[in-house]
Parts: sequence; C-alpha cells; structure tokens
Amino acid sequence: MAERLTVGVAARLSRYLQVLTQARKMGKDRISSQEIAEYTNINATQIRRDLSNFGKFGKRGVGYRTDALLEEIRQILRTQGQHNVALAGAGRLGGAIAGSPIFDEHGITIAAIFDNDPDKIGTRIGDLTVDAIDRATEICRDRNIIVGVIAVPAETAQDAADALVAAGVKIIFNYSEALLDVPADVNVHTSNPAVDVLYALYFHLT
Amino acid sequence: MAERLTVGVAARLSRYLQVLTQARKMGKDRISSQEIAEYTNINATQIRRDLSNFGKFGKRGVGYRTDALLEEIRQILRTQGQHNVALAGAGRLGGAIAGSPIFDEHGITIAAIFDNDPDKIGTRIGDLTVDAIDRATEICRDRNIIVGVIAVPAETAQDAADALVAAGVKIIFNYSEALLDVPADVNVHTSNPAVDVLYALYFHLT
DNA sequence: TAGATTGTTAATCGATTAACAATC
DNA sequence: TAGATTGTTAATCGATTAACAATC
Repeated sequence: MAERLTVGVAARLSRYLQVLTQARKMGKDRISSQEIAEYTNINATQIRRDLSNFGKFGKRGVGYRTDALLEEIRQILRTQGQHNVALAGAGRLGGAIAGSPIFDEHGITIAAIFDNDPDKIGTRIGDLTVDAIDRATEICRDRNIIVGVIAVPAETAQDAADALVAAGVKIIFNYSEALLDVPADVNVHTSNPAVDVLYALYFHLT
Repeated sequence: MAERLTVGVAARLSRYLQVLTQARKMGKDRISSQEIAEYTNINATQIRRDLSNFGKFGKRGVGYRTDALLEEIRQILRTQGQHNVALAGAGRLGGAIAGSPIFDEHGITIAAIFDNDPDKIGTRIGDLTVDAIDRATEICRDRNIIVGVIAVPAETAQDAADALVAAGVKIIFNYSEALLDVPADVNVHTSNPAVDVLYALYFHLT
C-alpha cells in the first residue's frame, strides 16, 4: 500500500482523523465503525474496508482503539509533522481563524498574518504581528510556508492570492466568494457556506 | 429527470452554481465547460455530461450562456426561493458570518442571531438584534427557519445544537471542532479547515 | 457461551475519462 | 470555411452496499 491514495480515500481518512481526534478528547478509548459512521455520514462497511486496506487495526466484537487508529491514519496521510500556514486578512474572519484552537490540535500553526491596511499592520493578533502583504515573499521563505488562507473581501482576494503565489505558496484556502486565477501548480480550495446551504436544502426538500 | 439527484451530482451542480454566480458578477456572458473545470477542479467532460442530463444548454463552438445556465441549475436544485437561517454565536466568527455578503447573493438571509452571553444579548449586528438562545423555538417558528449555523466554541456547541434542534432546525452547519449528537432526522455538516489542510498537504507531498 | 463487531466477499451502481462526431 | 466546443459513446475504475463468516 505504498501507492498514492485516491482522492476519495484520502478525503474519507481525513474525516476519520477529525472524528478520532475529538473522540480522544472526550476520553473515548474505543470506537466502532458504526460510531464513526454516525458522525461522518459515511457507510460503516466503507469505513472498515478503508481501514482494512492498510492493516487489521480493529478487534472483532470490540472496535478500534482510538489512540492507535489515530496514529495509523496519521501515518497513512503522512501528517505527523508541524505545518506552518499564512493567513491573509486581519479582519473579523481572519481574527476568528487566528484565534481558533482547531488548527493547533492537528499540528498546524498560523505562522504569519498579512494585511494591506496600514492601520492593521504592526498590530498584534495572539502571538503574531500583522505584516504588510508585500513582505510575504521574505516571510513565507523564512517560515517555510506553502499553505495560505485567504480571509479578505472578494475585491482584494485576487491581490492576496497573487502575493501568496509570488511568495511560493502552493495551496490556497479561499474563504472569499471570488474566483481566483492562479498558475497550474497552485491548488485552490474555495469554501462557500451559502452554496453548501443550498446543497443541503436540496436533500431536505426532496 | 424528475428523480432525486444523487449526492454527487447535486454537489457538483452546487459548485457550478458558485462559479456561474461569480462569472456573472465579473460580466462574463458566456462560459465553457473548460473554464468551469479550471475553477472547480472537476473534469470538463463530467461537467458537460452532468449538464446534458437535463437538457441541451450549450452551443457547440461557443459554450454556455452564464445567465441561462445559472437559472437552469437553480431550477434543477430547486433553490430559487429565499431561505432563512439562524446563527448561533455572536463572537468573532459569528460576526464575520453575519457580515459576509456571500449568503445574500444566493438568496440566503441570516434571520436570527443567538448567544448565551448576557453582554451580547440585545446588541445589534447589522440589521439584527442578538437574542438569547432560549428564545430559539419561538423565533425559528416565527421566521420559518430550519437551517442553523453553529459558530460558538466547542464547549458550548452541543448546547447550541440542542437548542436549535428543539427549535425545529433540521440542517446544522457546525464550525466548531465538537462532534454533535443530534436526532437521526437532523443533518450535521461539520467544517474543519485544519483537516482540510492536512488533506490538501497529502496530495502536495506525494 | 452469547453478543458484538470486524474483515472480506460478491454484486451493483455511479464516476471518470478519452475520443470524436456533430455543429455552432 | 476553419476553429472551437458541445453532446455522447464506450470502456474502465472506484464507491457503495448487503451479507456473513471469523473471532474477540
């Protein structure tokens, strides 16, 4: 199983990781495929099949050890190190992201915050100082950053993306509604809660 | 094609909706399957096939009319009306969500904001007054709300979910890292940017 | 032992893709 | 006409599910 995972398998393993991380925090020592299924909306058979591709991690009649399974999945996804990300946007959303405990518990550190508003540059958010976006190249190189999060209004999202791309960022999470044009070797993940609502409503209404 | 869409098709159509909405804002009259593919990372053939299931919306050699295609997809997804959602949490993230223009352009209105902090109750965010979460039942009924967004810390997320469920909410978007226990007829969509980062990194590193 | 849950098989269905004729 | 892009076919691959023996 040294081959590259398919997109689907990697996506599902990520979801298991999320559930296991929380289950461990809640003090759950063991968890069954059925329980993971309830939290992920992924079929329990599919979960067992996904896991058994990589080894026999469970105990029949008992389930999976939360801790052990968490480590196995981290190894499969190769996400055990520490990862630095840059945040573009020191407004309300940027502040919320910077202050969220959600990254830390997965080994991800917000290692830089950029903005283009002179009133914000130099101010502190948590442990970080807000930097001018034109310092992105220097800072991303120094701090080994290849992941960027865009939390600015749609009007300036492309500028932020351009600056991050110029700084060597290869993966961008876009929380604005703008469509971003980037080189082919850069991956953009756009999040749009409104469209997610419409999608969820479709299944509720039909 | 009066049957219920599969989960995959509905998800992809939602993505097309997102791209078309932005393309229209940018003044693009026409768009090709190739262009949609670039913004969604969905194969262009898949896009044409998805669309041709419902009619011949395009013109060979030309592409699709942005406006017309947008309307067709809205009809297929039955998302033409106005939808009200409730927001639990009037903190930084709640403020960012309430102030975002992203919902409005898809016909979604934040019609209520709840919090349990006495200092926040009664304050205004945009056009809305923050209400105590124990008024959720009354308010959700009055404002015809079945979608809730949870933007509170993990510690209080389950309480917020309980209150929303008691108020008749059937679809919950959970922006906390907590796992939520809800009745079987309630759908929870949990968003976890940290796990999304790990997932994206996997494909970058392999 | 009895109950529970994994690991695995087998069968089906939908997603994905390349290729290309049709046609604007 | 020439170039571009759709709509569709055909072939492959992965996802999904039910069912159940294995075994804790």
